[in-house]
Amino acid sequence: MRLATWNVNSLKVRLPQVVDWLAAQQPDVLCLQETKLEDERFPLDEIRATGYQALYSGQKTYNGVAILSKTAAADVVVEIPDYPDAQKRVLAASVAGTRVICLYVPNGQSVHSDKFRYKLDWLAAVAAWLAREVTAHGKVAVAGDFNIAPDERDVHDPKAWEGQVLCSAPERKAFQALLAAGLKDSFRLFEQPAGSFTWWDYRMNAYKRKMGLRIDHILLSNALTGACRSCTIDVNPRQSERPSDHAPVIVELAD
DNA sequence: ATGGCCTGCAACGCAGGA
Repeated sequence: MRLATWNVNSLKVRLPQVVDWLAAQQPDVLCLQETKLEDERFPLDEIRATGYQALYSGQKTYNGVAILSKTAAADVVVEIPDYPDAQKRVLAASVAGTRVICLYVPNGQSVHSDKFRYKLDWLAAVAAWLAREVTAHGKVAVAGDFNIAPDERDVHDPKAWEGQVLCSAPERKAFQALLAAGLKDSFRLFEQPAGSFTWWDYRMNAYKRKMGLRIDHILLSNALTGACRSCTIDVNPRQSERPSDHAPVIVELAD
């Protein structure tokens, strides 16, 4: 199974790129974040025409997640259990024997903001949920935009980012708490090039200057890590015309 | 030293992203 995640920063704008990418990469599952579309406006016909089924949970203007899959998805969940939240940030479904959980973690804005408190509360609720999902399903893949750079290797300039949102100690602790649910960061199962990032600011020519962060991740439960053959970042879409500011991440899982 | 870009909504600027 090839499973991927991509924050597209508006599926309306990025639909042609998503269609091209599906055709080229042929993932079995693609988790999307920041679709920014109400469900009535989801481009279902266009996605189906590429040979994929789609689950989606969206809202106007902000947030929004989707899971595209070649085969049918079952047992769909669109909320963190017992955590009421109007923001559409989670989507879970079982595909080909694997529990796939798509996450769009809150950005947090700055470490002193109310949004930062929301981010940490939200992550605590997700950690408890993931632990239950791992126990219930065994084979679990959690893919998405985590808005956390787990350690210094994931930051182009650790000194400049020290203590800042996306890199702060409480966020990194929250990321470790997600792993403590019984998950591993698939990217770090392998030797990786230095300067591997998944997000680059639109400003300051950040992509060309390699000023990035690795904040998009695919976590795998222990039942899946042994089958994981690779985890890679596809920077090609980030180099295209009118790109998303995030690059897709892909894992290969042996059958 | 500062802010620098992109998207959506709906207005001719703002909120939000990261």
